[in-house]
Amino acid sequence: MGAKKNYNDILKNRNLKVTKHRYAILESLEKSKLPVSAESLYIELKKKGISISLSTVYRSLEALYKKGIVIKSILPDYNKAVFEYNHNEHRHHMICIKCHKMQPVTGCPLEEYEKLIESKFNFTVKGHNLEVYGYCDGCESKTED
Amino acid sequence: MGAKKNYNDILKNRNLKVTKHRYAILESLEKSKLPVSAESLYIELKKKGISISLSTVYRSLEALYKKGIVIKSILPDYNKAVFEYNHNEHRHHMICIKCHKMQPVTGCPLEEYEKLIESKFNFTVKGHNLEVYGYCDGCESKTED
DNA sequence: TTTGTAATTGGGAATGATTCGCATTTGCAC
DNA sequence: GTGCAAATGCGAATCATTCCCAATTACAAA
Repeated sequence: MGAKKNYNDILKNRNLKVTKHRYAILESLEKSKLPVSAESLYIELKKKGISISLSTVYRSLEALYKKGIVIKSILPDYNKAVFEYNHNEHRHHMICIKCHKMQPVTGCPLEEYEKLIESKFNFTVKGHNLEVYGYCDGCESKTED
Repeated sequence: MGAKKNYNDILKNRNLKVTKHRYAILESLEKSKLPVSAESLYIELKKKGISISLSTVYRSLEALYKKGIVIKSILPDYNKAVFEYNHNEHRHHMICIKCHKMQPVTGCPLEEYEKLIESKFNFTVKGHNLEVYGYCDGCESKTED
């Protein structure tokens, strides 16, 4: 991706003030391969020596989510929200039913579908959420039910 | 679908005991056009004169969900789980960002995509979750941010 | 650079959905 | 009908998330 990302501009463009916390959060999220919970992000930031409170992590993530800078999702078997940097490359995830690991998948088959919905239901599509569930490589052969 | 559904068989086939509560829950869910929260289902059952505790509603819904009889989902802006009868006809939903109304859409564009993921990642697909976000007919023209 | 003000933050308390513990009841196989 | 595991009720506990409010900070304008 070439040079260092300019989080300052990303924040300013959306009317969010630039703070060291938000900067650190964006940096962390962008580096992370997998979506993270507010709490694990909090712990990670603490480990890096950043002084921050859990409330701030929640508030920042929510603000970033509202602005579309990060993606938020909640899995039905893991009752907390996870966040990831919105790369705008439209990735979806494979989620393992056993170990809850989320792996990104690029490529999205939904453009046509969205158009269909718009014209059929008079619904203005702004986005979508797609997750594929199953057993990951490691959990494949274990028992179930 | 013609005659009255036999919830007894559905439950027995999945090793769940048949109780009047589960029966009533399935009946309610199947009739409902929209996904409902545990609490609103609880209130609805009470109104019908059924004596049940909220814990039982939660426990039953969870059991039904684990067996694939109902579908559970959690929306990132409405932080509680909603449940719907699994009609096995694979419907997805349009969710309004403003009023949170969920409307079902039949038709699913994902068969090919799942095959692709299976072969590419050695991931055994068991299902998926797709929700389309946007503004519904009624909320269409209101302001945003 | 300094100042004013609204946005942000810390930290702890409050909230609210969901789960748990345990005594009681119920479904159902035998 | 009996026995036992599963299901239930009800209240307490849990846990993620939000809220409150005083202190701090970002940054626009002077």
